[in-house]
Amino acid sequence: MTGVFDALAADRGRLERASAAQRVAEVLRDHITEGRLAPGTRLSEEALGEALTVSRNTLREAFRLLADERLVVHELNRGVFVRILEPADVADIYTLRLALETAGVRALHSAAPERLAALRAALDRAEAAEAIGDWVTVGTADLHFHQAVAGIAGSRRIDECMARLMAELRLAFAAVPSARALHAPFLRRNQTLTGLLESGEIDDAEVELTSYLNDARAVIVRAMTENATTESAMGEGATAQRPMTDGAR
Amino acid sequence: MTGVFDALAADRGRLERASAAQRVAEVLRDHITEGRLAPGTRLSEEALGEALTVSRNTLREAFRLLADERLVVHELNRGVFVRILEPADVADIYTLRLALETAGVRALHSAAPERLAALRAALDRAEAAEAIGDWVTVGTADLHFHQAVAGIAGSRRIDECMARLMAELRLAFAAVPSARALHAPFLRRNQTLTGLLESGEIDDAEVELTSYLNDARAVIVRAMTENATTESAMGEGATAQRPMTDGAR
DNA sequence: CTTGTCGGATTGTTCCACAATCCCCTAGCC
DNA sequence: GGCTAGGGGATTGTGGAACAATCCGACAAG
Repeated sequence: MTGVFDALAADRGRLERASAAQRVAEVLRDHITEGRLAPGTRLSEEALGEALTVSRNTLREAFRLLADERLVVHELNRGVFVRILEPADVADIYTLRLALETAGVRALHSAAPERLAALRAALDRAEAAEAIGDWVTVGTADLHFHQAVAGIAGSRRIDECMARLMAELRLAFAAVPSARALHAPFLRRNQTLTGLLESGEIDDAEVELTSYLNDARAVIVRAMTENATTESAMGEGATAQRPMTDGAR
Repeated sequence: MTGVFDALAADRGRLERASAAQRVAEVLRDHITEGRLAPGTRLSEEALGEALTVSRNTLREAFRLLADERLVVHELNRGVFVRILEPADVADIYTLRLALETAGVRALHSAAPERLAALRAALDRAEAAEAIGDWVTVGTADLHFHQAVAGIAGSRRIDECMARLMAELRLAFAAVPSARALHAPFLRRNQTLTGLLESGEIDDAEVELTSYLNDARAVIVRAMTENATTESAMGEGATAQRPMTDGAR
């Protein structure tokens, strides 16, 4: 008889109202990941607070939420800035991605069926978006696909970790001009990988995944460096903000 | 010539003054990880603010920092509570640990030498502490050892991820009565693992690591459940979900 | 025993004030 | 001329108070 209540409890999170800080963070997150707030931009407490009609305290709380997600960096007595993702960051992200997604692949045989279904679903969404040339949506679906790969492991913390990485990757995507050039080559390989997973070929899947991620990393890093040089050649020397210290702990 | 400056830059974080919120968070973190603040206790803004002589604003910011580290949980309109780690959490933590430490082992051949040295150093510290029966220090050194294992990968994000996990694990350690029973059996296996790594036997090391972590997880989960049942049998069957109202002195 | 309602207590949010800090700009020095 | 040292302005860090929103327990009514 408790089954009904358990099912409801699973949706419990949905009805918890969002605090003002969370709503503010959501707005800022959208602006950042969609490139409307350029990396390096300083987010003034006063200006933003006025624009969004929230107090500085609330705004500062929103900043901390975004700092969690690594979308902004906070420098003491200087303020918060939209994160500037450097090629080294992207390389690092892919190192962690490889570890997490590999964990997913390796857990394949003990995975819940719906985890595999999520994989195929994300893949379908990506291809539907490709068909109509909506490359931004393709990028989103691609991220969801890889989140699903890591999700095979069925670990809440792995899921959270991947979600963070994907949020960071959006920053990289926003810094690359052509979304199509970025995603098109990898759609087919997503297909390949899914096939291997659905037929249970763990070892082959792991090999494909490794080479996939290495290739993707190289593509993005190259796109970023090219883009960076052309940008700095055009002027706009947006003083590369230092890659932060994280002196928190 | 930049070598000197790079070395200095590495220590840059050390001289950045800590904000009041960071100092408050540090105090609370120590109390929590050392078990002086029992899991489930509610951290009242007013009471704590008065005790530490900081304003609610600053205290709330410290709470956010601790929530980042998963040492406390924040419930809207209810306040923050010292995190209650459940057996399922521990199991989940070990799933992620396995992924991260495996990534370290696999990167062995392309690792910087000092990463391996850190491994041996942590091991030595653990054994020195064991010799004098200081099992709390043994636990700390053990955490550092495993952080070093994952650190072989040389990824900043993997390091941060592990640091978070280790902070969470401290919560589990604090919930287990006998630190000795917890750590003693695994010191020798740390030795074994280090030997395999130092001689470059990646595959064997990975096998040993996997079995090691599975065993450790089982030990901790069992210790936690046993402890929980004896505790609830001793009175106050707080449903393990909802922490008791107060209890903060 | 369940349901509605009330009141106290705590958090969420805003607003204001002031100190601490950073950054740029200018003046002065060698 | 280039470099160093202050000065002034702007912004963040922190404290404090007030009010609204919300939760929780207790009590009353059906």
